[in-house]
Amino acid sequence: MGGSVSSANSLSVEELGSAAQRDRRKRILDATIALASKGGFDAVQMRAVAEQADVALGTLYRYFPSKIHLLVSALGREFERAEAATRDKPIPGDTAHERVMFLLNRTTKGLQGDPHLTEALTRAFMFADASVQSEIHTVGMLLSTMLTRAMHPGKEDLTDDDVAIARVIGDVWLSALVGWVTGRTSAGDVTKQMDVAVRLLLRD
Amino acid sequence: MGGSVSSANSLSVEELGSAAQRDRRKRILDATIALASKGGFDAVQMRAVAEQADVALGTLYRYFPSKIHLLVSALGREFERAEAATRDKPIPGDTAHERVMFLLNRTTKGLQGDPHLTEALTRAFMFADASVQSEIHTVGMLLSTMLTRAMHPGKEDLTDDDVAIARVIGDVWLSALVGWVTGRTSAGDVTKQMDVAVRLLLRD
DNA sequence: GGACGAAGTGAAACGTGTTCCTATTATGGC
DNA sequence: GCCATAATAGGAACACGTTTCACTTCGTCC
Repeated sequence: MGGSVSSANSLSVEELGSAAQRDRRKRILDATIALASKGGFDAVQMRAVAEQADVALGTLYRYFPSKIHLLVSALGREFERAEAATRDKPIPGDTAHERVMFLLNRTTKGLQGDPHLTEALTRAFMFADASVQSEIHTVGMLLSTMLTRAMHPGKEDLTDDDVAIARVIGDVWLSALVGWVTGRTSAGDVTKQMDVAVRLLLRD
Repeated sequence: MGGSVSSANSLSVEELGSAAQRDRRKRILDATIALASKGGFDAVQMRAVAEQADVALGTLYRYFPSKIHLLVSALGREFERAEAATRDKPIPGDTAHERVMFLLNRTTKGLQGDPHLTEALTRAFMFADASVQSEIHTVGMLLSTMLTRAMHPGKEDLTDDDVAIARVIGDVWLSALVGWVTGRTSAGDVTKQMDVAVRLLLRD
C-alpha cells in the first residue's frame, strides 16, 4: 500500500477502448459489489473478485491498482447511479432542512439495507490514501452536488457558505456512517445525529 | 481482521499486574509511536514493533490483539497526555468560538508537526472496526471532554445541544484531518474548514 | 526449594494483498 | 492474411498481519 504518489490510477470508462474492455471493467465492479454485499470488506478478496469477474488476477490489477482503488471506484459508480437517478427529480420539502434530511434519510436507509456493502465501501473510502485522490474526488463532488442541490434547488451561484455547509454536512454524515458501520452507533443514531447537525447548520 | 465482536481487548494499564508488565506495555507503545513517527502507518510493522520493544511477537499480540488495536491504543495514550496537560489550564479566548478554535488550532498544529505519526494514528482510527469499540470510545470521550470544556469552561450541566455541537465539531475535525492526511487538502484548509464549521455551529 | 500455572520466547506456518514472469490471445496496420 | 504490439491468462513468488506451537522463564503457593 506504500509507494510514492504515482500516476497509478484506476482505468476509467472513457479511456477504455473496446467494448470488451468496458465489459471487463463492468464485470469486475459487479463482482466487487456482489462480494462486498455478501461479506463486506474482508470478503472482497482480489482472487475472488478476479475469479467471479472471469478475469486473471493480473488483469484485475491492471484495471484497478489496489483493493482500495477498486472499492472506491465501485462506490463512485454507485454514487453516479444514485445521482443520475435523482437528477431532474425535485426533492420534496419546503425548507432546505427538510430537503436535505429527505435526501440523507433516503440515502442512509438505502445504505442500511445492505450493511455489508456499506461497510466495505465506507471502510475503503476512509482508508484510502493519497494515491486514490482522483477516485475520492469524484465521490466528494457527487456528494457535494447532491447536497447543495437539495439545499438550493435550481440555484446557480452558490456562495462560499453554501459550499462550506454542504461540506460540513457531508463530513458529519461520513463520520456518522463510520460510527454505524463499526457498530458504535445504531441506525437511529445516524438519523438523529444528522438531524441535529442539519438543524444547527441550516436554521431556516 | 474478521471474526465476531469478541472480547479480545487491548490490555489496559490498570489490569496489568506487575511493574515489568506495565513497562513492557510502555515499551511497546513507545516503539509504536517511534516507528509511526518515522514512517507512518506502513512502517508500523508488527515484527518491527516487537523487535524494537524487545518483546516476542506473541507477547505483542497478547498485549494488543491487532495492529489497529495497537495504534488506536497509542492514539489514546497521546490523547490522555494532551488532555492531562491542559486540564486545569484555562483556555484563552473570550467566546466559545475563540476558545474552541484555540484548542483545535493548537492540536492541529501539533499533529501537523509530525505528519507520519498523524497519518498512522488517523488511518488506524478510521479503519477500526467494532472489535476496537472500547479503545475508540476512550478517544471519543476525551475529545468530547476537551471540546465541551473549551466551549463552556466550568459548566456542569451540559445540554444535549452542547454535546451534539461538540460531536459535530469532532466529526468535522476528523474528516478534515483525514483529508489532510490523504493529501486531499492542505494544512491551511484544515484550519479554514474548522473555522467555518465552528462559526456556523457557535454563533455567539 | 520444588511444583504448578501464567506469561514470555522463538520460530514456523498460513492467508491475503501485491508483484512479477512467461505463454497465449486479441487487435490494428500493411 | 500477416506481423507487431498490446492485452490477457495463469500461476509462482513475496510481504506483512496473524495464528500456532513447543519450549523456557517467572511468580506464587506449599
